Amino acid sequence: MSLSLFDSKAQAVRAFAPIVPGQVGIYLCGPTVQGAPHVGHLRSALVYDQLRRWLTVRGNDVTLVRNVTDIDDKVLDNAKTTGEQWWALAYRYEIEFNRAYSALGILPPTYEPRATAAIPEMLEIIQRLIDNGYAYVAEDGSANVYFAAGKWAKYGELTNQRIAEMDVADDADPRGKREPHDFALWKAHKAGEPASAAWNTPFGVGRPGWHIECSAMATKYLGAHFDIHGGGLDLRFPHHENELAQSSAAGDEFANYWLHNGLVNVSGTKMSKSLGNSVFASDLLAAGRGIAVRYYLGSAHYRSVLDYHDGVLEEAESAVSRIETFIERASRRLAETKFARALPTDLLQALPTDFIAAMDDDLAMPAALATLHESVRSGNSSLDSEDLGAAADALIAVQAMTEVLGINPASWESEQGSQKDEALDALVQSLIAERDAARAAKDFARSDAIRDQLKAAGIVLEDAADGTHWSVS
RNA sequence: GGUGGAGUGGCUGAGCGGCCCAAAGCAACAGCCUGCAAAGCUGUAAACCCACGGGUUCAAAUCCCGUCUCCACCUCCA
Repeated sequence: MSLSLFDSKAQAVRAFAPIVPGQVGIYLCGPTVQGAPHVGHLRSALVYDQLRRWLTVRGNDVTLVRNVTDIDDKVLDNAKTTGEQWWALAYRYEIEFNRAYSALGILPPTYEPRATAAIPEMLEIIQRLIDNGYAYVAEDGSANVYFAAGKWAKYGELTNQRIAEMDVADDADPRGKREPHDFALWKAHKAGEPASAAWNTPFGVGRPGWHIECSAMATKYLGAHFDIHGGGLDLRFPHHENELAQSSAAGDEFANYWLHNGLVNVSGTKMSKSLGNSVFASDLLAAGRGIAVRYYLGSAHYRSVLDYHDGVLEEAESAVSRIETFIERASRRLAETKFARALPTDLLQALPTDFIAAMDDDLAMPAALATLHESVRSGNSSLDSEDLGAAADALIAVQAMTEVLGINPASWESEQGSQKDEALDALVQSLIAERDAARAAKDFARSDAIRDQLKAAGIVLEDAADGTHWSVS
């Protein structure tokens, strides 16, 4: 059994085989940094983080390239509105995106190139396309360069469409296009646009079109033929279709597998600026812990629509804390027994076969989570019956699974928290001791008062056979 | 007009020909445990047999046909 993935281009689940065994190159369409990150951006990044982690566990050396598109119509427009330099605005949002990714435990990509740093590579592809007749300089004398979609016979192969049957956008501006479905590879500099957003080229002064930057960056870092290209479902057309067309027409083999993650709806409807229902990363992180947000966003299958509505984060929080409680409880019980074990370096050795099978099956996350929860339940059961050997097996399995999924509580403990934790623990322990004394004296009014006092401060007590434990609720 | 996806318990969400009288989570109820809780476990209830109507098959939530509803994309979009 090995990994299978749904390839959007083939519209089928295909067995995954890297071009070079043991090495996987993934290009992921990152954000256009024109605004604040929202729940959809996070889901997309998270899905590929899960894929990347799984490929790594599976023994592959993964190179993940996720770009930042830092030059674009919207970036320029928005900068005009705020009065910033466009590059300052782009960088400001880039930082915000990275903070949000990090808050969800999304590992940094191997490299994160910016579109503006790949202009020569874009021009090189455009020149190749002009040379072989698939692109032309606008006929209105501007520096616009278009891809001649109609000339590329395979145009539409990614999304199974034919040009003749496609709608033409009402607001399409001809701007020297030969055919309405031709798209811009290079956009002429317009009066009023900052000089810093214009580059000198053989066709004239201008800036990149929307799709060319991804073709350039993908092949610059991963080569003309690489394994996986990913992105949100909304990018299939036109963005990915056009990327594929221009890269293939330029003679590159390009991506072997195309992956698309499902979008996030808000209470059943599409999230859009005009509806004003956008849920931003800051909203999510204000509403729940990063680990719970990550669990929520990663709990549905990556290709299905994920609905965001009231209560989802609370539900995720409940599920996560159940897992955390088990890990704490089991670790405590097994510590200093012969059953205490460390997680093996090769996680595959510690993962249940059902979990491995689920992950291999196009990242069947709901099935993987079902296995995780089953292990938690059986582990708790083993602890109840003092079957420590079985409990230890369950603990290792649970830790390994949470590690793969990026929800291992141990990895989420705050780095700076330890000193404060120690101080707090000392304080709480003294109250617990006082409460124990009261309980021993059957002064339950006093003992309950202490428990209530702690609860009001957000600290929950649990009386177990081996003493009282506390945690932050 | 074209392309793709979805309709499963109170909610979320799997399953995609037999192991399904349908996983898992959340919520609910009961019991055990506890001084009482919390946590945990066990159990119960919960899907007019999985949108509806036909059909194929020894066998269908799963395949086929039709109908209804919903969603996405067709040059702004993760």
